[in-house]
Amino acid sequence: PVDRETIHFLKRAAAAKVPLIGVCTGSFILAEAGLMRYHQTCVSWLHIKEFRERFPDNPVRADCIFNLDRRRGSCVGGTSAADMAATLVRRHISGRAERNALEVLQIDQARPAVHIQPRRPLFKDFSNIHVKVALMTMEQNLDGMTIEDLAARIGVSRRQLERVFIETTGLSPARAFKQIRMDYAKRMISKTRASNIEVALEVGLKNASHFTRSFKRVHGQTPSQVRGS
DNA sequence: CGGGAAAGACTATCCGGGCC
DNA sequence: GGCCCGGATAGTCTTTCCCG
Repeated sequence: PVDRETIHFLKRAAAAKVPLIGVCTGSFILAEAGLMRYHQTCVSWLHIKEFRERFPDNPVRADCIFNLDRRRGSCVGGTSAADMAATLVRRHISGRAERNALEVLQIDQARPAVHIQPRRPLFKDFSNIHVKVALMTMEQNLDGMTIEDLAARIGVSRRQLERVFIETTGLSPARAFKQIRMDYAKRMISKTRASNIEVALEVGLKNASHFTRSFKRVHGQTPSQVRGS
């Protein structure tokens, strides 16, 4: 719940044509204030269901990392805030100012708004907390991690994680992880001009050859066939 | 001719089933 | 919940094909 004072403040700022930016939860607050009804909001796929339930009339997307719509901006949180900020600095100050800011933040290159949000849930919402956390961790580590590491992060043994995973999802953790990575790869292939090796590295595979094989095994088509369709 | 994509062969490593 | 072993998968290297 957002207090009245905040809502009032935001409405006055909007009336005065002040640009308003929401980072993650901040986007919900802007929507709560009724300021995103005619502006597209970008939220994390983790929250898009909740956003739609709370604000059914508001246009919302979860396929990018941030969105700038006239005087309203929104991003999915985390490092996407820096990407959005970089775009704003470049747009309103200069490319040089953007580079300086990124250097201070130790960021090599800001991602564009259209960068695919690596967070679309592949599976339904499972009740088991270990499975939930495992799936989220997988999607946040697309560039690779072992099931051993994953289990350690969650605080269970590798074997125990595998058991509960198969029981809940019908898939082993490794298979689910592979599916998530190849699903992301497919979206990258169809939405960007990235080469196979670039996509392979993005999903934690070290060479294009192996990537092509894995991709075809999962999707039944090679990356170039998907791109051409 | 060069670069990228796809596939084959082989080896190393990891995962998953069985068992306790 | 942990250990062990066999099978599956990832990685490397190489070849072939296609396209500009």
